[in-house]
Amino acid sequence: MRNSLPGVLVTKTAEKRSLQAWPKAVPQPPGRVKIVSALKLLLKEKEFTNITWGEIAGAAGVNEGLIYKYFGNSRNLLFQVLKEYLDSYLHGVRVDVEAASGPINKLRTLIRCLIDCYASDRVLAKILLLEVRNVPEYFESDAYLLLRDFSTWVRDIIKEGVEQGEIRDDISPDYMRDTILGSIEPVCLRWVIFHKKPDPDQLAQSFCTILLDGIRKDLKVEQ
Amino acid sequence: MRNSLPGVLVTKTAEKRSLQAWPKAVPQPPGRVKIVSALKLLLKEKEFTNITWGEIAGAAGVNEGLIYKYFGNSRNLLFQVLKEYLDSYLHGVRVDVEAASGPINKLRTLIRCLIDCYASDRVLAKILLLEVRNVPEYFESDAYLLLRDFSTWVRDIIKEGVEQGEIRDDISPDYMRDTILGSIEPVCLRWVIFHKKPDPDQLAQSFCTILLDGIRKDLKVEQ
Amino acid sequence: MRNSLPGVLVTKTAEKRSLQAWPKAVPQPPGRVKIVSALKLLLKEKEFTNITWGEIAGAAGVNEGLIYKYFGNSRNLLFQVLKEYLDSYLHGVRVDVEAASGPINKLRTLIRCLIDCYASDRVLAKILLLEVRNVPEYFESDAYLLLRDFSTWVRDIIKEGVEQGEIRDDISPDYMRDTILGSIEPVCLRWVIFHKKPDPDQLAQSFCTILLDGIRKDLKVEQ
Amino acid sequence: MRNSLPGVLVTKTAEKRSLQAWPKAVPQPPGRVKIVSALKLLLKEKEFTNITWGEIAGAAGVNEGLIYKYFGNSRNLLFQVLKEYLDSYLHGVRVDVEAASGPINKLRTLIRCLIDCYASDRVLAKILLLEVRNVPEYFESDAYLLLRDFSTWVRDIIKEGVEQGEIRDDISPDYMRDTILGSIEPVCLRWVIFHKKPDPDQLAQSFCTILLDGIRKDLKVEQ
DNA sequence: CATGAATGAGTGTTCATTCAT
DNA sequence: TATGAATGAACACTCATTCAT
Repeated sequence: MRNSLPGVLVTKTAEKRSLQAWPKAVPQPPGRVKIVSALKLLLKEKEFTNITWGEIAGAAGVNEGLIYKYFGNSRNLLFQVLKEYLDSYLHGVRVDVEAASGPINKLRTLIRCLIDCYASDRVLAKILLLEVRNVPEYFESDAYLLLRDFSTWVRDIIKEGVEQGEIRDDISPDYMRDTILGSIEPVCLRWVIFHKKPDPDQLAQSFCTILLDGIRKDLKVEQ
Repeated sequence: MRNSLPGVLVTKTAEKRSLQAWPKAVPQPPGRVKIVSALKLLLKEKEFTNITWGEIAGAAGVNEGLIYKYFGNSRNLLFQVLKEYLDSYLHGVRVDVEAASGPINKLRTLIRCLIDCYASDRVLAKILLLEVRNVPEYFESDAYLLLRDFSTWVRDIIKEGVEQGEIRDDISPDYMRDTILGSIEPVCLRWVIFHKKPDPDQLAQSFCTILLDGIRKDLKVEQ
Repeated sequence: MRNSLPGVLVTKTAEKRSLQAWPKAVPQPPGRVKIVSALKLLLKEKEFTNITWGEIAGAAGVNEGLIYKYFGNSRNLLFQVLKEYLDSYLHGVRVDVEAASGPINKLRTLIRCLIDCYASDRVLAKILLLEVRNVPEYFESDAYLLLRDFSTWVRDIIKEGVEQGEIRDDISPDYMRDTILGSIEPVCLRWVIFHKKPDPDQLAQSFCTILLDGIRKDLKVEQ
Repeated sequence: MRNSLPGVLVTKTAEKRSLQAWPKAVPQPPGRVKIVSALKLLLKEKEFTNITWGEIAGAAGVNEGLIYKYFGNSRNLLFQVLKEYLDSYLHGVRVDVEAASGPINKLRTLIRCLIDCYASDRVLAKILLLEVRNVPEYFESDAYLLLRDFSTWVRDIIKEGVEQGEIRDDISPDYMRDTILGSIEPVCLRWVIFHKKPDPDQLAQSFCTILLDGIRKDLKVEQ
């Protein structure tokens, strides 16, 4: 796995990652960059709900009004930060997954990558699993769109597996995708909430076994 | 599914309650009862975060100060409501599950019951999956304790299955429990968020197949 | 003419005025009364737009939040003040006008009373002619309703005059009413704006002559 | 009615302008022109009070700072727009009125023209009757001067009528002028506020009758 | 047991204004 | 001549909380 960014300098690395298709460098105004970085920092210590514009502005060394200027309201700011995180992580996941051979292995890699993502960045997990979900506007945000695309892409991997005969065809790929992606969330959520972090290796292993092979004992790989 | 409890007078332990209706147990002061009912009502229409003490008091036909008197802060009130919901639902689930024969069938029933619970009461799902999770105090509340007990009880069912040879023994029962319980949540969360509700029958069927038998095609029940 | 109130103690006098139909005394909470009085006072010195909640609260010796509690937003407060003014003035006008004999004399009295109202209370004039008109919500306020009723009542006087043969029947009573009521406004507005106050007697005289007899020289009262 | 002026390049005096188009007179900097036009546009949709510099700048495709550079504060900008409107309308009115024969006919034409002006341009009416009046600085603006001159000119027409024996001499021409000009305003104001527009012909007719002949029935033109 | 009245402290937001380039 | 960036100061509004009755 790559994508282990400092969490603050995301934009720079984003440039590096996308060697091709680098349209114009989008020269973000310094104030805006400072604001986003400041929020990322603060999120490591506090709940988003308890962070005030004053704190953000203070941490960024910037005027409060500037937040409004660039983001309009505090939620947009959060969505923007989330988007930057996703931009940087999801691309890495895609690359890694596609490097695997065959749908089942791809899913195995996917599970592993997702767990790593959540494990490597508590802030991302917190935003994604805790902060944005009860905000209706989130589901119209760019960040959410990114995730929808990602989710579709996962479903297509499963479809591929069904067509190639590796994955069962008696259940809708959508349901399988939902179960796989969904089962990881609550477990990672618990890390976030209780500030614990179990061994990702072992966890990934368990997930893969259960989801790919089921929990029943008397099942065996044919051959 | 049964679980038809008074809904308001549910402070005693599940055991005692289940014996019989017990009409006049703890004579909750009428104001307190009105407040709890009012919040339940309001939760059907609004997000908890956007509900003010004033609204609750208004809906309950009660003075604002009274909420403060009984619950100290608004979160305690929410936890109380949640506890009442859980009290009424979880007991029903336990009874249904224990009626099934054999661990695998118990899990099947469990999955089915949970989906039914979420599906039958949007408010419960909303509170549980959306509102309380980012509130640290929740994890010290009675409601959370109830869920911990429930969760332990599920793990014991799995353990039983392992001992009886029905369930695989190469994965920790805790992980299996987490995967099963966890995978249901995000899917139900989506109902709540997008105001949709897919067919519980089909969904339960899919979940059972995936979680019990895995998604790989070339797996077969031995024998 | 009566209705020359201190401008602050309106509610008390209102009680006195309406000897009959005094339903329940409506015991306004003291804080609310203080707020309204404070605004009335401030309006003598400043434009409403430039008055902040802080100033009002300060002048009333009351907390800012209380304004919100009672009036919801600052405009409602203004409308409420206006309503109290109108309540106290319009009733007096009606009584005086109805005491006159015959429609033409009633109109004469009306014109005279209106000019007196505007002249005797700069604050009323300011609110009515300057502050509320560009606020769309005003036209749904109670204060506006009061004026509509008044306006209808004036039209009925004119109608009466038409029926009795005192007033011409070749022009719609509505138009006549609008011209009469309307022509007074801009002149009084000028008093407000330029802090001048010409002789009400002479002004009333001119208005009556023009509006009742026209400006053409070669017109004569028949007989 | 004519008055079809460029609408943007109208800074010179009415006299000079009317001679011919005069294409390049004062070469207004393009940014300034764009700003003024943008505000005119915005005023068609929003209340001036609710228009921000940001919106104006946005609509003009210009930087916010530029407005500040040219107009210092937003009110000056409004006054400038108003002046341009008045420049273009008032001249037309003067020409039309002076073409009429005899003072009474001139007044008749005046009333008709004013109603037409208000009716044909909601924005002008809005600014004049709603937006500028509660702004003290307005009464020192060029726009206000223009109106003062116009008002004086109307009074002179009336004076002329008095001297020629067409208009009564027992009321001050100033009062008559005020009543005539003033009575039109509130009626037109109502169009603006309620987005209605009654028939100008009928309205003008009513106004003329009332103001010139009075509302009393038993008045007759002598002779 | 319940209420009416009042408070205090904070928050997001607004926007005119400035200035270096 | 025009712009991008940033600022400062205020302001309306919110609401949990308190307390005398």
